Amino acid sequence: MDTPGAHLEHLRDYNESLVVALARSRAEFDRAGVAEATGLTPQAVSKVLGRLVEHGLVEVCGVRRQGVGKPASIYRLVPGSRHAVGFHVARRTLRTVLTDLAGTVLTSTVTPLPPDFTPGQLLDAMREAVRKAGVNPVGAGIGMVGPLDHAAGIVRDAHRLRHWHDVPLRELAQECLALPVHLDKDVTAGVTAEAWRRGPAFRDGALIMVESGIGAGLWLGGAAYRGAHTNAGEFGHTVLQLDGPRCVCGRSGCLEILHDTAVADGQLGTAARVLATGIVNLLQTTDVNHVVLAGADLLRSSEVYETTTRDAIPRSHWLDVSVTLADLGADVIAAGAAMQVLDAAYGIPSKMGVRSLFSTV
Amino acid sequence: MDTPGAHLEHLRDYNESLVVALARSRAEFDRAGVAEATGLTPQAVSKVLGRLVEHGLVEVCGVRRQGVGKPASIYRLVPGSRHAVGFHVARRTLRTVLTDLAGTVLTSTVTPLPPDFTPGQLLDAMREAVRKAGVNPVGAGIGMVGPLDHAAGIVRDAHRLRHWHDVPLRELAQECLALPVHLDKDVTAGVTAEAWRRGPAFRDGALIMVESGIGAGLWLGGAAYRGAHTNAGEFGHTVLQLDGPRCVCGRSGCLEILHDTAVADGQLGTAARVLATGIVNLLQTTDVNHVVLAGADLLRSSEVYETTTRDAIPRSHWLDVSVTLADLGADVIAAGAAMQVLDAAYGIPSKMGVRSLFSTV
DNA sequence: GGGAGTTTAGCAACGCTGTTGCGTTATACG
DNA sequence: CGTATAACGCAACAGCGTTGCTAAACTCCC
Repeated sequence: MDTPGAHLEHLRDYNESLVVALARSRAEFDRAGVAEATGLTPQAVSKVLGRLVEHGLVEVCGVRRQGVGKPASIYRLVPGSRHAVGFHVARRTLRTVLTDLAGTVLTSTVTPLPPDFTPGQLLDAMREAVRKAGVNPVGAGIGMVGPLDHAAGIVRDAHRLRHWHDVPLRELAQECLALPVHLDKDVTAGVTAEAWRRGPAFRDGALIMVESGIGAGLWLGGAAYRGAHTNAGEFGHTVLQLDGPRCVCGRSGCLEILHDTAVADGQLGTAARVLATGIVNLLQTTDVNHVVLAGADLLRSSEVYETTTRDAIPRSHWLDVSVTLADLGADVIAAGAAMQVLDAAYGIPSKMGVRSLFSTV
Repeated sequence: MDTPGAHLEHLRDYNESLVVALARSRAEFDRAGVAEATGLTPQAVSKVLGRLVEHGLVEVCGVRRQGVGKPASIYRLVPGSRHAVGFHVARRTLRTVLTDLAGTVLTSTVTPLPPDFTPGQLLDAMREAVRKAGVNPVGAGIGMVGPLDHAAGIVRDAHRLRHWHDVPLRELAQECLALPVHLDKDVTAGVTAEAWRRGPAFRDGALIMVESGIGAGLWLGGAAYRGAHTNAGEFGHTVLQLDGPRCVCGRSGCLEILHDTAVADGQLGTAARVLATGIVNLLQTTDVNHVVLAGADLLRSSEVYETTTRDAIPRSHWLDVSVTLADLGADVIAAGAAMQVLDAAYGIPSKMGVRSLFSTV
């Protein structure tokens, strides 16, 4: 099947996802509000809400008296009705996060991983972590350093891990955990978390991550963007200085080598300016209007990076870019991985392209 | 209405668009082929085809005897059933292209524009060009240098044109021509043309344009990508040399100034290497797997640019990038603008996100 | 206190979508 | 000429959102 045709059930799923997304973004809501926000008739919304209540995703939580007339029923999401597990696989640790349907982090644990751990060792740690969570999640998401193939679920060559060449991790984990599994680059999972937190206004954004390497997670047109080989966002290896020092990637004058050299020399201002130049290059290329700064190495000196970046971005009456710090802390990757699972099951992006149904080309 | 709900008619439109897209990519097709490609039942395909035949978009063109059994009806697109007009607004000329439903360029004309032409003068030229075309097109597309706002249809500050600040060109043209009008950056229109020509395999690509400025049109995830302010693809103004010469954009060491300086010095090899480095940077950021080289200044020395670019791109067993020359010639922008109009009316992207109905996140 | 007015909810019928069942049609083959 | 085969297409169907209308619940006001 090349391009899938649409059936009635997809229409239903789409509208249900729409309402779940709305429920997630509002503490409480009523039938009329959903009808107005979606363009569906109140009666159609009743049917959708009826199905969601039946499945336990949504519940009635009261009535609203707004003066004259019959009071409207008020609904709200039931966050505890569904759970998802998110993993952040780092070089020496496995971070496991359990989130509810709203994307709230319920528990967060860190398990040490053996040096140069094997796929088998990782899977054991994951199984144990899921067991400890004590609930039956709808799926598990894995955020990991690349390169990897998101669509195929294969880890290509995890940076600085010897046993990880062309490992079909998604399939292995799916079997081991008996759950649907999503595999993605850490930065992409991270930007997903940020996008969830910000809501629909966050249509085009980049999460800049400085933490043993420099990369970006891209959220373009309202969805995670990974590129043809799940390799988008490798802007740490873009050249900023044609005759610069040799980088590990083989080229010269990459952002990463320039930045790290400056940091090693104690010139934090220079490092921040280099990164800021790279970010402006990224903006010139992708024209995102949200930049989120993240990563342990960056957040350690967040103020310098934030102000330097802000100052470097050109502005005009029609160009506005927000620069903020990621505020989900160390959980951001794992939490984002869990949200990707929820998106796949209950999110709009999974059911229908994010450039949505009626957007003009 | 925040996020639109889905109704039955959208489902119908989506499936019809799907079949039209299929018809465009195959010279001839039958019911069974469409059913297999879309996952719809043959009976459903019959209904869709019946509607398309009724509207004249598709016709029966014979039968296929494949041995025993009743022969299958063979269908084909009726290219002449719909037309679209595409404009390429350059600094001194207006190029007008008339295409049919298949995207084939039927006529192409060039009208001189007065120096420093005004919006009124451009509109007059457009109206005259549409009149000469002699058909009733479904709409008109305009490809123009930025910056501009695609969504609002406003030209922000057309580069080197004095009378073009915050001009609501789409609205003006819509009134003047009595047609639906699309306004877009020239490079984005160009990459649309290339994507149409290549078909669905062209999911992630960039059209690199060197012609009085250096820019890229981006096609990401199967759709044109413009960014938050229709400003994506300005990679001519990304920094490649931190301490390089001052560029018109205010920064130092931009790709464009480095490239143009090398060209002015007669060092074409250096210029090509600079551009190639910029392209590799773009690949690191966006991970597209198709690079299309275009623009008068580039195509004049296409071989140097093409081989230099190919050599600069790193490869591995899982990374493959095609580098080709745009072969639509000078019509590429205007033709792409026309195709955007057709996409809006009969294309899948307009009806449903391109990351289609069932793609996983 | 009770009727009028207002707002929300929801049943029932409807139109339209793709689907299913099955008879019809057109061909090849023996 | 009868049979098997393959595609077609009418008719009935299930499921979607919509429409029409009635019921319910509340406030307001006489």
